[in-house]
Amino acid sequence: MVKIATWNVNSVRARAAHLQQWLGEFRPDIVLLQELKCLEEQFPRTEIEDLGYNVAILGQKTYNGVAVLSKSPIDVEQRGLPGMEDDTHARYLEVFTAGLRVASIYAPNGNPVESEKFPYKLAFLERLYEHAQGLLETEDAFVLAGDYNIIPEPIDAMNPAAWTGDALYRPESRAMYRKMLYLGLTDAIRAQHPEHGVFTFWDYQSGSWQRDNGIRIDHLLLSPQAADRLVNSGVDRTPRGWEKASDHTPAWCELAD
DNA sequence: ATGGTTGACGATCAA
Repeated sequence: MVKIATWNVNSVRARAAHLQQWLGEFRPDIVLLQELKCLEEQFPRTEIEDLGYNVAILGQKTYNGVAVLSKSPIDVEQRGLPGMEDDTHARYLEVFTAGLRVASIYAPNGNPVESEKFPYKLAFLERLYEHAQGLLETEDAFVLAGDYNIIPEPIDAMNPAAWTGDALYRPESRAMYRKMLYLGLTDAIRAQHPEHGVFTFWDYQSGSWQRDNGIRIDHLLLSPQAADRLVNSGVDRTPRGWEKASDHTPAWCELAD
């Protein structure tokens, strides 16, 4: 069994203690991190390696940044999305580890939608879609997971009406997510939790966590060969309740060997 | 109701 988790930590340096505690308690085999907000040399590598993880990092000063932690050796396959070589944002890291192809993804937020940020978001998602198409031809088991910054359906928000017009809930964003699913990818959380109220993000403002005013924007998309092995998935709300928490909490799935 | 919070950075931007 391999346990894979994704977590937007909102600064890995500010969250290093939380990350260490959570790794020790949850014991995932593979972890995909987003929003490191630091350069590779600023990443708390030793602390993570001491817990038995190999580390691959795509860092960036102040913004973005993604990483993969794995108990198995890691081969880096892609730094950045193919076809977006001019993009300076650190948003995509694809590796091969534990017999799986795995990518840590931090899709653009896209707000405000009237700005250039929204077409940038859609362009990133289109490139991700095209890359996933190519990966499917290999018939390998793979997992494309991270902060997609997309609320797929009304049941993925406590108050969907409040998100009308937001880049996370715009029809164009949701259509891109559906395109990924129509390719044949499986939403590991949704596949096992069809109910309302499975959230991964609660805003820092307005007591969103205390009121459970959350949204589901962190996703694990599985290739057919990985989905065939899916035995369990969920969201671990525990770290979101800790003092000085990230605004996201980990989502995870387990694949049979 | 246009509030409210956090992180990195440097006197503001991104989320």
